[in-house]
Amino acid sequence: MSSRITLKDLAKKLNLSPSTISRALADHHSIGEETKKRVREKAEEVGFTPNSIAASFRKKKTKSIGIIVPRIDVHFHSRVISGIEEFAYKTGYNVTIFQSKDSFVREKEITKILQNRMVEGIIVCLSIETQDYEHFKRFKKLGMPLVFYDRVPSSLDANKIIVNDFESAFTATEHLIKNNCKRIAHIAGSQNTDIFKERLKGYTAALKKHHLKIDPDLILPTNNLSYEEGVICANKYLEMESRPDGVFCANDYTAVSVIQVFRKAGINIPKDVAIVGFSNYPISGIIEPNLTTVNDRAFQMGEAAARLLTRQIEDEENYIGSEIITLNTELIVRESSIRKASNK
Amino acid sequence: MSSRITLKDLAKKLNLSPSTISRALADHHSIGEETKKRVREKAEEVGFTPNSIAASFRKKKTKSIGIIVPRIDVHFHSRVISGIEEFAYKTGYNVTIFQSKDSFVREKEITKILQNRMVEGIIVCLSIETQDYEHFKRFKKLGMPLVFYDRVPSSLDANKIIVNDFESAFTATEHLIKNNCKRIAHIAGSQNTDIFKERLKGYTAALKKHHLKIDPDLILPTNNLSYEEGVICANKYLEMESRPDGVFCANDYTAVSVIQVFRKAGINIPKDVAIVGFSNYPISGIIEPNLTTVNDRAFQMGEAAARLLTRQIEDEENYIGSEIITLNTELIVRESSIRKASNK
DNA sequence: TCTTTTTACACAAACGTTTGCGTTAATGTT
DNA sequence: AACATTAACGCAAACGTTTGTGTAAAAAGA
Repeated sequence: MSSRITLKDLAKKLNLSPSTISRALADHHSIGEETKKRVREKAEEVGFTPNSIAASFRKKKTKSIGIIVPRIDVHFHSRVISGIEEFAYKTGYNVTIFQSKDSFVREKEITKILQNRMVEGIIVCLSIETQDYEHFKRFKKLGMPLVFYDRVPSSLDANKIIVNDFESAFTATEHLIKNNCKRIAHIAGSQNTDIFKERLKGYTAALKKHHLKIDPDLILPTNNLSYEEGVICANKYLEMESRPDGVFCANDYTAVSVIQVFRKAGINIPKDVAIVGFSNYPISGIIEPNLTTVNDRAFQMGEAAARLLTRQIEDEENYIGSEIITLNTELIVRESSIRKASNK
Repeated sequence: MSSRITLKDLAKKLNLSPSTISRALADHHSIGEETKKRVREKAEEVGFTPNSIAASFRKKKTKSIGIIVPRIDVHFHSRVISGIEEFAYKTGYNVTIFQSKDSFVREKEITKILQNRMVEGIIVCLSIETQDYEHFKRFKKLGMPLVFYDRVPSSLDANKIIVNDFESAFTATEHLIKNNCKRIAHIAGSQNTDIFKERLKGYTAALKKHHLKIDPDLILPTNNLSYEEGVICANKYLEMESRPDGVFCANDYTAVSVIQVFRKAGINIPKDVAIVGFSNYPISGIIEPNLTTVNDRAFQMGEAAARLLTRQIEDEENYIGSEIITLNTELIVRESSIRKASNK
């Protein structure tokens, strides 16, 4: 209720000028040690906390960054955000989050909100609907640093943090091949999204390298890689005359549903068919058999995004608007894909 | 790089005073419709976006709220945050997040950061280490609205959003009893935390009501209800001479491990022993058999917290510092607890 | 001892908005 | 026709900090 104590008030109490107080609190060299101590003590005594809005206003620095994610409660994103927050906290930034809810219009609305100096930079993972990037181009004009992660704009020259989806999918598929799989299926994500296109490419490339036939019937597309879609795909595989003996799934949810559907049908995993997922969701370590999957390094992705963003914020002169950082994944081999036959 | 266009610049271009521009953009009644249109069009043309820091500074309103959570990549919290963000977005607030990482000192540091008018109110879930609430009392003195959720300070008079843990545990346990369980075990959370104390109380109360013996050996305490701790507890139950025929677990992770350990030991679930968890984590709907659990209403909890907080921010006169809102949970009955014997 | 440098502080402007009040012209009221 | 009301806009102060510059006294150099 009562208006808080200001730097001026503190100055009056100490018979000093506001500028001295400001500098004393900032540990400026031109203020005497004795005075600094007096100021600090009095500030503590009267409970003075500087008005950071006024400071931001004056300094033209808010020390805060914005994040736009499709949804916060998707585990992948919450881990990325955690990485961002961790890095930001250490470097004195704070993070403001918005969720686009995978809506293009909401994403645009959010960018409007963020254009007014509230944040010094933005980290974004595109909504699934987004095909047009006009609303992000404005940030470039405004000189506001921008970093995309995971779902990045293919046609836009920008900072991007991605994972080597192609190679990840390649080694995941090759892992199945090495485990004696001959007919390897793939449950694919939406082909409107680059990352899922890359995973499909990596899958086919691995088959090609090892001279395995690429059977289009074994490649099943999905919209959002949901658990339910995974069940449908699994059932399709079950009905086939010659079933696959290995399945590379573009995420863990669909992999889990394949495991469950197959098991219920009396199929032994990994003996009859080996399964590999993608993303290393918590469930992958719990489901039985434990799921082989690729660690997508979500936390590191967040850190990398925050690091790149803050560097661009602080290095105004060497401002590079289009750096692409590719993170290396790691195949976590667990029970679901190890077949004694060729366990190398 | 180039300093952005300001309201004053816009005023010059239009031969109007800054005040008129400001009011025109705010759709003030004392500005002519014709003028408003001119202003809006010119603003659009030159790409003027108001400096919200300056506005916040002048109006003394930042329209933003802060959140302190233990970790944002814990699913429960990310859902709460999602609920907060959703409500905040609709009402024009934006949210800044901090994670305490369950560290008391970091929590204190964060509260220091938040004391400087950056946010107009704070929503917090206490770190597991926090026993002393002195750092939150300062907010009361400063008149800064504060709302706790889930892990709330027991000895502090404050706004709290909680779930009726006692009743939830009671009905969960009673559900087991109705399903013909006679020896019901309980895997309990840390008894330093109120919510887990309440769940234990609800469990014992249900047993008492139905005249079942309360066997202390069946009540196993844990530190953080992790999957691994669940495995340990499950093995202890296995080794008992007279095993439980029902287990009420204080969360879903431990429930899942009990299911898996028991199944591996050849025990049929739910026929031999029925299991109930708590929180309705995604895995509860996937694990086989599907886990009966209580929906903890995380998203609604976030909404309720945000609603209460914004009301207190905007109703300065009727400021109530200690409202307690209890959300009702819902028992989601699935396979893991349904025994044909007394399936009512 | 006189000048130069350093130390330690004060002055005042500035950041970009918002808002109470004042002013003019147009409209409405008797 | 004289007055009251309203409509539409301008003036100027204010929000609380930071920072370039000015200045006095103290210390150092000659």
